[in-house]
Amino acid sequence: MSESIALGRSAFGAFRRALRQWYGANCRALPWRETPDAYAVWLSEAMLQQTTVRTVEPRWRRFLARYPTVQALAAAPLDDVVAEWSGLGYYARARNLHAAAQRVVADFGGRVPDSFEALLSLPGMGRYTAAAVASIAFGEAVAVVDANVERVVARLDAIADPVSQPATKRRLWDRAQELLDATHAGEWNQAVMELGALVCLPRNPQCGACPVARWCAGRATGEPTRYPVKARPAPLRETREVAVVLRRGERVLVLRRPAEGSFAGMWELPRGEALEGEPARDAAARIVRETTGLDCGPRALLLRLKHVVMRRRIELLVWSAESDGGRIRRSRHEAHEWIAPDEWLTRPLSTTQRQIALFLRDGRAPKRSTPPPDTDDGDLFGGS
DNA sequence: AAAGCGGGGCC
DNA sequence: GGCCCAGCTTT
Repeated sequence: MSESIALGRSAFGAFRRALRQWYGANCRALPWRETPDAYAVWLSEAMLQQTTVRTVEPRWRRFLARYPTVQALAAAPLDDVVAEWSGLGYYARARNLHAAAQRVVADFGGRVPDSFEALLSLPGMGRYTAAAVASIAFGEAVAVVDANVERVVARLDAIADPVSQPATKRRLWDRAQELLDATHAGEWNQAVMELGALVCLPRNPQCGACPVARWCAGRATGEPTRYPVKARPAPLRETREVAVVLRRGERVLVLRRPAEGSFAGMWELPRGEALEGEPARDAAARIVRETTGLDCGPRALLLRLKHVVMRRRIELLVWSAESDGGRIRRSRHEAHEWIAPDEWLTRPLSTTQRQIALFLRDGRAPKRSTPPPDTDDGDLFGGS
């Protein structure tokens, strides 16, 4: 009776049956599970990278309505595609998707490639996404490992090594491939992910409802939440940024970022990081000078936004200012324009810049903001 | 091997 | 406020 918990080959049949049966009875009715269209499946996988199902669902419908085929996407201007992506984050996904669609049209006769290897050659297609599309849309027997699978497998085998290590990653991929039900690869991959999404939850695993709990070594330890083991994350860096609204009547100055790098091609206010101990008003003037060559006197603090990006905690202070009317000499951007907030909102822009544009148009602070302090000197940085 | 890239939901 | 999410790319 003291049989090992570890799931061995002799139990694969029962393990697969148990999970597939559970999936058949409990899977969510997600729209991309109802289409045989490889392009639609691919789009769902691209959107779902680091993004939750709830967020993706309406955006997937809207994107498909606007770009119903890979040809339509390939023919669309990149700016429109990025604008359509606005709010989803990780905008490189939109640029890669667009480039990949053009490659599909140019090199694959307009048909989404049907093999893992060919898919992997497309921009934005990593191992996960290529395997997901190959298995779900084409039935290829290749396993996926996403955050859900990682958690399920790490618990199943009670893997004690940090999952961030490449060696551990390899082990997870190998194990997932071994467990794969090759005759129903797409359904199987979704079943493992669904288990992670509905039952094998990060903080409150529902082991009592788990169809494969009897094979789970993590559960047997009594502390399934110890897995997957995460390495200690690096501390957050505190940064202060300023952005400046330069007005000309109803219009404001926006600058277009270069086509390469972060926030590529997006339209933003002059902005930048404040130096250590530098008063915000001085930083605002300096950044306007550095980005546009204009001298200005920042007058008032309009808005204060806070957000956390990866390892940085950013406080963004938005100032209004009058320009000296001089000629603009850009140094970090590839275009500039004086436009109304309404027009700005139709361009590619980040959520933070969108919040500023909405504030300028509506005069209301977005949810994520805190009221500007009533200091009139703008030295918010505790310099004194 | 590690960092960079967004944003929203949830506890 | 911290943690997490159907990852990929670059250094």
